[in-house]
Amino acid sequence: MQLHKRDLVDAATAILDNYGIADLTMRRLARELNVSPGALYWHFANKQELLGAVADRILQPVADEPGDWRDRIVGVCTRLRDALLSHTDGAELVSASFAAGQSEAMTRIVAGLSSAAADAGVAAGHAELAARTVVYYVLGFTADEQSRLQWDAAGAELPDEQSALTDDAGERFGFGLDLLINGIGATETLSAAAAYSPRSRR
Amino acid sequence: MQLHKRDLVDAATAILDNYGIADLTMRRLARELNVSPGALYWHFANKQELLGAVADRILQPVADEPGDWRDRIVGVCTRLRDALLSHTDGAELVSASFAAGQSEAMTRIVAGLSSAAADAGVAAGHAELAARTVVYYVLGFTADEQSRLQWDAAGAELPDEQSALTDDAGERFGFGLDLLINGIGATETLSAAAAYSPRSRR
DNA sequence: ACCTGAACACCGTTCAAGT
DNA sequence: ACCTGAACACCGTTCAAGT
Repeated sequence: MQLHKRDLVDAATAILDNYGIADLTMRRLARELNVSPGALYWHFANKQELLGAVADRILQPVADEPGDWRDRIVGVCTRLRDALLSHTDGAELVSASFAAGQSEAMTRIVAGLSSAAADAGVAAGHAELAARTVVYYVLGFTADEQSRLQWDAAGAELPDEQSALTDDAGERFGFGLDLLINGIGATETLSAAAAYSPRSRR
Repeated sequence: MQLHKRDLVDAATAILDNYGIADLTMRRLARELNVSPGALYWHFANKQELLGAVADRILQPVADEPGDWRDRIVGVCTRLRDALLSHTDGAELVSASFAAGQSEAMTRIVAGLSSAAADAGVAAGHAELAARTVVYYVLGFTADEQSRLQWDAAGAELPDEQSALTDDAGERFGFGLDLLINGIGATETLSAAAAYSPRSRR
């Protein structure tokens, strides 16, 4: 039967979850789908584009949040971290796709965070940078956390430390996020030059 | 004549500067040194280790800074960005080595930033996280900046915009850094609000 | 329109054997 | 101690040719 983009992304996500990003190759994916490697290039121009589609699939559950700007940032970042942690090497894959500019979902997320930063009083010319700074943090923190988690899982089974470590990671994640939110909230003091009324809405 | 680690790192850095990270392969490096690929594995256990040594070479000029904690953070981050920008794909290579835990220089830099954060009043248990948050920002910002710079350089020559764009990048970099420094400076307020983390404990 | 077959131009790593 | 030669087990991408 016919191959569709969706099938490729489904199969690619399965390989990622079961074997990790190192085994997510075009040839391996083709083998899994019982097609020749060349067939994939009818549907995607190259591997980067395919990985971008996988990233977008992983990020599907990360939707815009309601509430004030603080709630929106915390909400999006929490969901983002959860989405990354629920796929093997998820943080690494999304980081790469984000850096390569191949994830529409990340563009959407940055836009959401930008509008939150704007609501916090960050000047229009700097709101996206504030948003990207938050994203760098979430991706960096989670990639680090995930590599440790996966390394531990591969080694000896820790009797009960695991849940303690997981809890700890959540608290640590929150601390860094609060640090960033405090920085964003202090922005009026920062760009004292462009002081204007704290209007919201987007 | 005999091959030494230094020779490998020198030649690898030259390939990086002249052709970029995609061309920095073990086979290409061996060819450039007129040895067989296997020879490199006498000196380095694997490619990651070699790349870590290149990262450390790039980061050599990033030394500890004097002054109060704010000056030290700004100083280290400025020198870090400069070091990354002065080698083709420098930010990408150092990011990868940092994530893989293969750069001693990055460990040193994080330690310096941690002590600055501690001086700012960040609790001992969170100082390193604050430091890593700063590093995620510098690496993310600079990788982004560098990929745009290199893309522009490959395309049409911009008559005079280049310097304007470069200046702009410096100002933008400073803004994000100030945001983080404000967040770190506001940490006393933060720890007080630590009751914020009523997670599902177990 | 969609896919195969086969090729092109590579990779990282290992390891017996040489000096 | 240090390196060669050759192999092992792969890659991403292209493209004429088939259906």
